[in-house]
Amino acid sequence: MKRNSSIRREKIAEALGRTRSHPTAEWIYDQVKQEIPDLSLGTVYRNLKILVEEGRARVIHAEDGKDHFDAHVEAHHHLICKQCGKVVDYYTSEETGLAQRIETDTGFLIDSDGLKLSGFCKDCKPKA
Amino acid sequence: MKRNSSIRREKIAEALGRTRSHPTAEWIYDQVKQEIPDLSLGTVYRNLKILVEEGRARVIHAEDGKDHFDAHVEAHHHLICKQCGKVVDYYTSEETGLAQRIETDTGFLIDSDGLKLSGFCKDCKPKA
DNA sequence: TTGTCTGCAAAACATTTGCACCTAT
DNA sequence: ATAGGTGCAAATGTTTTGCAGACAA
Repeated sequence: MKRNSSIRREKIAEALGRTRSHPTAEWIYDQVKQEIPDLSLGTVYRNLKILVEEGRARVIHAEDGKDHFDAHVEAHHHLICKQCGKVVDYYTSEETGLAQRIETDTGFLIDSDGLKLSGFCKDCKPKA
Repeated sequence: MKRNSSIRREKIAEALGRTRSHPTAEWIYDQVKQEIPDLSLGTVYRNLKILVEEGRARVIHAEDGKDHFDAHVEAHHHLICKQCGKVVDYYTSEETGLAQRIETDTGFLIDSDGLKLSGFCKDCKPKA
C-alpha cells in the first residue's frame, strides 16, 4: 500500500508535534478542524493509526480509558496520572540496564517506548 | 457505605486469585459462571471495581484496549505485549530509587503498582 | 485507470448505569 | 425497614468500518 501523505495527515502530525500535552484524538480533531473545517473524526483516527504504524507517533493507553498520542518519539518515559489522566514526560537513561536485564531474564523485548508509570500528579496527589 | 462481601464478590476474587494470567472481566465471567450460572457480566464489572477500590486487586490498561485484572497486589511490575496483549509479571526492587527520584524531580507520586513496560513477548518478538 | 483518501453514518466494542427485584441485617 | 447486591437491558463513550464519492499518480 502506497502512502500519499495527504494534507490532512500532515496537519494532524503537525498539530501533534506542536504540543507536549499528549492529546487525545478528539483534541487533535478540534485543533485541525480550525484549519480544515470539514475534517471528520474518523479521518483523525485513521491518520493517527497510520502515523503510529510509520513510527512518527506513539500511543499511550492512559488510565482515563482514552488513547493519548505523542509525536515525540525520542526515548523517554511517561508518568500517567490515575486521577486526571494527565501524561507527563520524564527523561532518564537509568532504565537501560533494567530493560537489558529483563530481556535476559524473560525473553521479553522492551521497546524504546520506555516505561509507563502510574500514580498521582502534583495536583491530584492526596495532600498528606 | 457498608460492604456485605457477597458470595459473588468472593467467587470473583477467588477466580482472580487463582490465576497468574491477568485476565479480563470476560474471562472471569466465564470462569465464575460455571459455578454461578445466572451470574451477569455487569456484576463482574461492578465487583471488580469494588475489589480495586478495596485494594484487593488492580487494573492494568493493556495494549489490547481491554482492562486486565490482577489480584496479586504485592509490588511487582508488568511487561505488556503490544502484539498479543499478554501481561507478564516481573519482580525486581531495582526501581525504587527511580520512583524516589521521580517524585523529587517532578512531584509525581508513583504508586506501588510498579512499572508498566511495553514491548514484545518471547512469542511475538520479531525473529531477528 | 488504479489505488488512496475522505465525510458520513452506522457499527463495534468494552464498560457503565437505571431500574425493579431480591437478600441480609 | 434499610442498605446493599443483582440480572437484565439499555445507554455510554471511544474507536473502527462500510460505503460512495473525490482525489492523486
